[in-house]
Amino acid sequence: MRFTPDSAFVADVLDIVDTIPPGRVMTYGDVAAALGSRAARAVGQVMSHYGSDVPWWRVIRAGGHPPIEHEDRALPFYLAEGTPLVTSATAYRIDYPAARWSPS
DNA sequence: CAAGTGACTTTAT
DNA sequence: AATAAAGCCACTT
Repeated sequence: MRFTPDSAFVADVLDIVDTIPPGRVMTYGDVAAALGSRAARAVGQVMSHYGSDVPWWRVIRAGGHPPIEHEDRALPFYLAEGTPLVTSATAYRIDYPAARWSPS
């Protein structure tokens, strides 16, 4: 049960994610909103299957956390791109208010 | 058309 | 801060 790569939804999501510049991020909900939809979960599924071809680490959750189970792999990218982060003793989160970006 | 599946979001414990 | 529950959307069976 996987998303069809021919779906317009998939193409749009990948296109938007690919548009996010380094050092900036968007939440799943924002990406969905950019598509005129609220399918945050659907966006997550697209990333899960086709995220390999786009900067998936620039798409995070509402609380400023990277995709579940992938936060450790995403951290190096943030450090390298200078993405606003709020580090903690045991974890970290994105400084969403400062890093948030929307297509113009 | 109905049911199941998520890299989600929000609100309430 | 961590969990739980309910709501939502696109897609597959």
